[in-house]
Amino acid sequence: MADRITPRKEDYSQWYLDVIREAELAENSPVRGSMVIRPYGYELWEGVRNGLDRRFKATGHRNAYFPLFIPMRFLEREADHVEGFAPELAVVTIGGGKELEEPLAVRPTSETIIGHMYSRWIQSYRDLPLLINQWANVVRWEMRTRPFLRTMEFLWQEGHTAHATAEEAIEETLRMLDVYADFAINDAAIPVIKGRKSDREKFAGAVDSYTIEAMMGNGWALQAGTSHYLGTNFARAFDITYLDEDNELQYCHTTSWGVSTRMIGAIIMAHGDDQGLRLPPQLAPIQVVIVPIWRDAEEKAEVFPMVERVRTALEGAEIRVHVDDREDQTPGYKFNDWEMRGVPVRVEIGPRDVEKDAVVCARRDKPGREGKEFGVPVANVAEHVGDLLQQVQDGLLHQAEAFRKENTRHVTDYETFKEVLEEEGGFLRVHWAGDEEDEDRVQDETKATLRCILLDPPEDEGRCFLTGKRTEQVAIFARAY
RNA sequence: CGGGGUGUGGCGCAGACGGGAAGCGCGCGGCGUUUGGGACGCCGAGGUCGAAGGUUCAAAUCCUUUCACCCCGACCA
Repeated sequence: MADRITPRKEDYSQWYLDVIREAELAENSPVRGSMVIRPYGYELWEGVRNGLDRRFKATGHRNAYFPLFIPMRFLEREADHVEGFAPELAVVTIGGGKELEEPLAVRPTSETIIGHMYSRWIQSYRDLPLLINQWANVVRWEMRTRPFLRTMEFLWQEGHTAHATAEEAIEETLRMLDVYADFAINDAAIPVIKGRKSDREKFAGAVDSYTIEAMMGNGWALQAGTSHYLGTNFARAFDITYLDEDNELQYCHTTSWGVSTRMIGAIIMAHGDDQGLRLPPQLAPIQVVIVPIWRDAEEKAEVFPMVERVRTALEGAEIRVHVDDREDQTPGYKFNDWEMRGVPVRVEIGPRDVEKDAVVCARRDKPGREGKEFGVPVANVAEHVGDLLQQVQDGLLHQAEAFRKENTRHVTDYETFKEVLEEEGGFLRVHWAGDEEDEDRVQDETKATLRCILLDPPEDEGRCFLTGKRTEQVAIFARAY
């Protein structure tokens, strides 16, 4: 018998690692802090990639690729940027056995090298806007790592756009934030809060950073995507200029935005339960697993024609199906195995079902036998399972929403803030008018950080829970990964 | 970088204090019985005990050095 998943309430961190291992998503690589992504985990990432790419194309973006190595002097051209990234750079100093004239940084992000190229590509306002995305790996020499959430090397997409005006660039920044939120909610079934980062938390070199924040199963926050308005900071550093209609030289306004393999971590932690993963059907590599049940050759011969009928019907409806015909495992083992991997719907087909020309369906968003349906006629199995997948997709989102609602509390004074954080955790929604030092203080004293400032202050002004100043600004504080 | 801890078959661990034939569970291979919620029996393969040096008749165990990794903190998608 395989190791069971550790009950998560007792040790969330261990639970997370167990799920990853047992669901065959990743394993440790020989390189510290890096990870090997197994095929199943990678297929999940491909689902994320497709969902995002589709949306990028629909908003007029094109994919391109830029170099892995960045000359150090590029990074040094934007003061905040180099200061922010210097501590976590991996640098190549030897090439072909010889000391390099100039060290090359392994990209921690590509604003600089893309900025360098953009300065050559952009001459006129007719070249704008320039809307490009790159799928790539990046390296950040983190002190502490954790599979999917913070690895030294990770996969991501980074969009880099250049615009004629601040208005257009800001509009793009927020548009892509909306794209991320749409993906998170509709594909990953993770409800997210859109907000602006405080100056303390924003991207190195940005004017403003925006974020989608998600709540994990232990009440902690996870930044699941970011979108930055870079103003003319990088344009000035890299001479990204254009001639406008009046033949005057102007600096471009640029943006960048990214989502990484951390999204996989978000999916695991937002939806997973004590049986393992629960994957949203939109992204699940396998949407339906068929488990045939038989005792002997005779029964097997009866069962398999029906298995094939069902498989064909489901595939005909564009459903991603897998038939688990392993001879060496019992049905019970297979049920648990696929539940651990988070497959949204399971179809069981045995002699009893053949007799009735019907199948048993089980949905992963409901626990154990609660999610089982008996006697689903084979005649309309594709339609039924299609509906079921949609229900699981909705079910996961609704459960995550309910959980977040339960664990979000509005507080108005610091004492209650500390108390709630200590006893219940979760998101704390507050009026906020503090500065960076106030943020430091809250973090020192409570370990909670300012996750974001809500984009559209939903209501009237109130008093800052910490400083007592009147403000319209509403912020979310939480412990975060 | 500070504070803890661990290195023993593929994975998880015991053995170490008090030196005396390398063990257990899972997994893996074979055969048989099983199979509708993590099956069982029998047989079997697999380890220079992280590395180097030392003490000893004898070292996984004691001593010295060293390397690696993990956890907690500061940093971060």
